[in-house]
Amino acid sequence: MKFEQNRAEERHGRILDAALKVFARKGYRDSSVDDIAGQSATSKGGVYFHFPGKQAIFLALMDRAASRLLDRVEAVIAQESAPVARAEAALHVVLRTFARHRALARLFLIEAYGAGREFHARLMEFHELFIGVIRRHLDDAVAAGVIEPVDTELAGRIWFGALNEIITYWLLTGRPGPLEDSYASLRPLLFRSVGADMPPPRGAAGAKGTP
Amino acid sequence: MKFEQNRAEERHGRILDAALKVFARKGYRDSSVDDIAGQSATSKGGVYFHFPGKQAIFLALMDRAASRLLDRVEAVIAQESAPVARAEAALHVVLRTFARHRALARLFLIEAYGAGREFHARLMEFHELFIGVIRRHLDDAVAAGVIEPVDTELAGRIWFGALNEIITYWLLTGRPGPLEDSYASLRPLLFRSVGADMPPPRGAAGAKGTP
DNA sequence: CAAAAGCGACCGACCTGTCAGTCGCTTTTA
DNA sequence: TAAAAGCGACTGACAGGTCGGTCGCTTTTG
Repeated sequence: MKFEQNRAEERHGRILDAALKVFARKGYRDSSVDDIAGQSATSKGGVYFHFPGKQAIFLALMDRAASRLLDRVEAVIAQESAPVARAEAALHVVLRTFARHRALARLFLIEAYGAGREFHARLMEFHELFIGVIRRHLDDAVAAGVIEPVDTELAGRIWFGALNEIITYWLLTGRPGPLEDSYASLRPLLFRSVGADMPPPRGAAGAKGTP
Repeated sequence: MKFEQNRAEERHGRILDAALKVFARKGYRDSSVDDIAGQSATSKGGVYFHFPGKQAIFLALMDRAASRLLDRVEAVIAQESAPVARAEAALHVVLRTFARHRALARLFLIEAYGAGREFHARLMEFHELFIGVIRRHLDDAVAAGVIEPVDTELAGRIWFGALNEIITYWLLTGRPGPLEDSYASLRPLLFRSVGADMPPPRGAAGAKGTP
């Protein structure tokens, strides 16, 4: 029984891996279930044994990818204690992960729009999820008096949107070469927007810059 | 001959209007040329007489919409003299225009991604166009010493991305009810990001707000 | 051997782009 | 000015092709 489960799970995962590759290369609409079957070294029937349809594959893929990404985010956040540093770490790991996994980035930032109306609601949920993470730590920072009391939901949305645009531009044009280079110049702009003059790279909480 | 030309132009425009409606309602991929023909009260053949194909209709639509939007932007910019006020005016008119024309917003911010790879390059050109407008006025502001010397291209991209996320969220969820309500809280965040403490609503350059 | 898993030919729905032909306005002709 | 000829604009049936999903059959598993 465990063997069966493992086997089934392994196949399930292999189909998702294949789907990610195919979707990232051809886009959702231009990918056929046959493509996915081929890429996963199975057959169309096999795919339909594990998933009820093409949409379901895409949704499952988004769910899996989002939960993995969120896990990473939570992991690096746990290593920081100051709220601002946590928000910064969350931001940084998202940028880094997408930089290392273009296919993932394509899926979330581009293909999800073209996959049809049905996915838009889900996509927005994911946006809200990440905005929520940022927001929560900004709230903490406000409570700690490290940054000014701003509309943290809006600020989170702005940060997310900024990242989104930068990564999307990078995905579609390849510029800047190493995506993470953006972060150094991005950081002061974002933090200034919430009134944190310029936090030190790590650890210690706010040092007011006003003389 | 003149009659025919007017007639042809009128038809051309009517097809574009219809296409905007249809694309906004059903998305690019789920819209058929027959849909557009029906909505524009012509026939499929008629559509193909004026445009070489579905793609071309979408591209023409983007071009027309972008140039109209840019015209509006330039118009309001011309009414301001201070660079910061101009950047602000540009931002505001884009927000306002999209708020008033959901279909247009859908086209640029959502459907363009799903319309296929061929459109991505063009879409990025449009992004760059608007980012360029913002950037230019931020450059002026830096030159005038009104804001701090920041990476204005990145700042423009951040502003654009922030707007993008806010409008997209509004498009897909309907929140906040009146989109323009966001602007009041958005403004200070964006301007603080480039080191302009908090410019007064109109005209005069930076007045320090610190008590 | 029975059930689970996998296979791939096939079906039906749909959609883009084509094309031979029609219609109505304009220009030419007498 | 009235008929004839010409032409751009338009029509809709149809060809050609794609693709999601199905189903009967085979292989694997325990």
